[in-house]
Amino acid sequence: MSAIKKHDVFQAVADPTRREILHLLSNQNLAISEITSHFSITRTAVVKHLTILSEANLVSGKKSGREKIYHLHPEPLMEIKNWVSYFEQFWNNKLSMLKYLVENEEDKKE
Amino acid sequence: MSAIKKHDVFQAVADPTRREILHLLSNQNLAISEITSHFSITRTAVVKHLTILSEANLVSGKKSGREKIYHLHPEPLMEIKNWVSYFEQFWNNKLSMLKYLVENEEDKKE
DNA sequence: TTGACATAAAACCATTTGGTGTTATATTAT
DNA sequence: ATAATATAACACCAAATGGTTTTATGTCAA
Repeated sequence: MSAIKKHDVFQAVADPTRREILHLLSNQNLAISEITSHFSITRTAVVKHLTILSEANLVSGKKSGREKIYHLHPEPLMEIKNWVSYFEQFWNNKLSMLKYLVENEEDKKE
Repeated sequence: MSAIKKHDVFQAVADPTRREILHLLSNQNLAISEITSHFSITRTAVVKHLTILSEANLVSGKKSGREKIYHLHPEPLMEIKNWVSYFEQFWNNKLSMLKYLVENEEDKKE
């Protein structure tokens, strides 16, 4: 159980092409060729991106005749949302600029 | 102007060590050696991570005597937050399971 | 059944990544 | 002055990344 995940969601989303693929799949399920037609890279390259997205459980493909239809599973993105939300306190309150200045004073002392 | 950014914020945050560095710096400003003491990697490796984080404008270092103190700039994380928030619609409403099932039916037909 | 289409699998390649070790330079404390 | 500390600047390395081309294999439509 609990297989070693080779690609986590942060890494999966680090590549702009993969982010665009996720966006495409948010509108409709698409076959590999249909996804490829949106980019200037080869189908093989697209398949590799899809494999990485699959390993992060962000998409899954289902064979349908001679096509393989991919669809989105956005749930793992929650991990990113939660991670980022921790840092919101540092820009979300009015005291952040004061905090910044105080910290800089500390820098000068040490 | 508008220099070519070698590392964007998505890529900067893709590495677990770099995420941990950001977390450390959210508590207090730290010198390179202090950051290094939290990990089992060499200082040289930590410096490379800090360089990548700097290029993404997530941290900046300020020389103070013989030390270089790094501090956090969480603002660029907003880009990630905004990107992820688009996908919230797909898990945030009660209809997502129905939507999922309908899409699967469509897969069977095509 | 035969050609066109869609995917799969494999070998290959250049660059980046995440790390190492070594050497040099600047600063601090004794 | 000198030793210890903190960083900087290199050169180096194995593995991963993001891409390619080539060669199959399965499926559909005429």
